Amino acid sequence: MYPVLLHELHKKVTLSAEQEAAIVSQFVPKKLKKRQFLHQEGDVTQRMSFVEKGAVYSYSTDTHGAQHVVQFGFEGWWIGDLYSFFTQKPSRLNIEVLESCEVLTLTLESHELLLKTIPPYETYMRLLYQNAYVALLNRVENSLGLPAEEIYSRFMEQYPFIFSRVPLHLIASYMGITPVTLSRIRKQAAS
Amino acid sequence: MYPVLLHELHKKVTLSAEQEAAIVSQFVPKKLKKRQFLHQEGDVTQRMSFVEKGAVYSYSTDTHGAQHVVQFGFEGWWIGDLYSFFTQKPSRLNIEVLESCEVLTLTLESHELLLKTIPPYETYMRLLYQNAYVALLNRVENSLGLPAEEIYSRFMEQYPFIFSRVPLHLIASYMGITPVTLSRIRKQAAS
DNA sequence: AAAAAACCTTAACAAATGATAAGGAAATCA
DNA sequence: TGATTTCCTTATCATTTGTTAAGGTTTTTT
Repeated sequence: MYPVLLHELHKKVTLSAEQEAAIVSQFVPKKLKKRQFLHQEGDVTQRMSFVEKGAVYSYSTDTHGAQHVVQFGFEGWWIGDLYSFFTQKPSRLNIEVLESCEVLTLTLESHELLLKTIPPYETYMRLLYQNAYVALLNRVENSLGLPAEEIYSRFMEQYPFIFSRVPLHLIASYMGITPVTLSRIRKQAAS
Repeated sequence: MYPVLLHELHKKVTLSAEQEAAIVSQFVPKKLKKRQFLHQEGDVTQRMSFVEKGAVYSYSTDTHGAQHVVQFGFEGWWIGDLYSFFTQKPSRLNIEVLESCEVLTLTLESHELLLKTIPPYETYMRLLYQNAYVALLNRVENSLGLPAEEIYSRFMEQYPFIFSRVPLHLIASYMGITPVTLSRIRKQAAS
């Protein structure tokens, strides 16, 4: 049951069988098909989601109606609007399914219960955020202030597998460039 | 002693007098003057630093010799290369003093000791990373893929005080634009 | 106080990127 | 299967942003 979640937990902490069961029992699974929404902007984030299978992405819509991809989520990744989840304020993000999914969802109450009662769960969360922060800073360093071609080549190097699972125009948006620019760059890079 | 550090700790967790003393005892203070370096690229990050007083900034140098400001650090903020600190691999960042500083430094051994022995310290760290992640994602959303003018106005709104403490060319670099572009934008904005 | 360095702005020009539109391929749907 | 939608590329033109260089102010150093 939930092999991907268990694998992720065990990569960071050691758990007794009881602790493992207590954690798993708090997750509620949910199946979603391509193009369904896991979350819509304006709603308060009730649940964080762990992607057990499939792929999703989140995006925001700016004042001119343009969409900006914020993050992707594949097996073993968490997805959700942390800001909205912890503050219980309305979210500006949409989360849409790219490949039919099984996600495991967790409410704020469940999260806080686990933090209080299962010390290794808190350790897992600390390491999760710590790694997420380092990865995100890496994203900033590999995109902000660099020419589009450089952003592309660094992304290619780091996440080659994403190209086979995500449409190019979403990758372009994630990089902060237009699909047309991405196309131009790829043409150059191929020669 | 270390009023800023204590204030930051108490904002997130409650500590007994003994716990507080145990935490504080692990920090080693260090005074630095303007333009001194807290850290140089190529070195392994031996210590994370908490800014008790003053201001610093970190930057990386790309393959063409261009510098990119990665983050600023003011009173109450942490500064350092988390990646290098936790992996003990050489860092690509430089950290330079903007305003004469008192920083409180912590080794990886001290950090791990506190995590093991003082549960609220781990909670503090979890919340610290959690908030840092949310703030950083906010930075990404407020810069990546937006026109320079939009990046500027959002930055202005969020961190107005930084303009009075940091040279504009460093702010431009932080935003991922050139000083010349920033100057142009400010001229427009003033009219 | 004088000299040097750092910082900011401006102008002119070059380069990169965005916007729009069109065509065709690929994937999805009925 | 045939129709529809989504996706990617390409071309053209407009706009934004970068580059370089110069001048002047402010700050720092001697």
